[in-house]
Amino acid sequence: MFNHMVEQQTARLDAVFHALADPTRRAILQRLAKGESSIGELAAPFRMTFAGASKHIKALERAGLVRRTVKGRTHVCRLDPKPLANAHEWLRYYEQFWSARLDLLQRLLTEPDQDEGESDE
Amino acid sequence: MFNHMVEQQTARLDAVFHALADPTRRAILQRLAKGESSIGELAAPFRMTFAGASKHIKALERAGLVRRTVKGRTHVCRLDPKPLANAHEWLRYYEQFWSARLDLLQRLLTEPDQDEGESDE
DNA sequence: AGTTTGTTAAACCAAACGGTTGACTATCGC
DNA sequence: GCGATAGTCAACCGTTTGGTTTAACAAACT
Repeated sequence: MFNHMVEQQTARLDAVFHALADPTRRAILQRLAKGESSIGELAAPFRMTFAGASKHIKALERAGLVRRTVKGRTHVCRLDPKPLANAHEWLRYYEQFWSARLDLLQRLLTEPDQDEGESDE
Repeated sequence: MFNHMVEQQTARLDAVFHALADPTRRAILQRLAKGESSIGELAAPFRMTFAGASKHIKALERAGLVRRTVKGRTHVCRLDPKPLANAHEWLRYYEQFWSARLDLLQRLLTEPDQDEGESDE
């Protein structure tokens, strides 16, 4: 129907959204957005073990959101935003449902005489 | 810094992204985007137990993405896209990194004389 | 009343998660 | 070489997840 380009990149979307579902990981991304960082620099602010941060970063790598460059003994991480564009694109479809008040319109169209007195926020 | 409005709705974002991280759940949302459905209608196409679907829908409710209206003995589910707008907004910040080639520019700005001979795809 | 229908709830399972620790490798500086 | 540093890996722990099954419940149909 409207599978636009979302066909088998399902797994990729899974990984991206899963990576994004953790506040630590989101914070790491946010930090990475300002520039490259080593794993240690990334781990430091998060009151967490080195290995713990390492796992998070691997999750981000699995989602394709972070790329790593081993330089000497330090691993330099860099944001790769492309998969975020995918996620953004997926969400963009639903924009029509919130950006307009089509929300209400749609409800009226699908349930013409259905009147439930619920408080809508 | 750029905490725009993302302050304590962290937990909400967690739930939303987590809900989105499952293909079944995304499919349910997609279906719900076309109109309301009962749990049974939602469960049917997904080769899964009723109870299984029910759990997924509860996950979506936890994320605030689905609202339920008990009507008689059937539970009618409806899309609530507002939390998606949040997620979309969060992702929107990163748009600058993929939409323009600012990606490279930003790297040059933050690491002016940092030169690593890596193949950037 | 009894039965069917739509759904939740509880108990359970295997797998995954987030996090830790301890052992290990590799690199840097001395 | 030595020791400190940066990082991984494997094992473990407790919690959550996705899924099942079975039982229960409420509403509708007879």
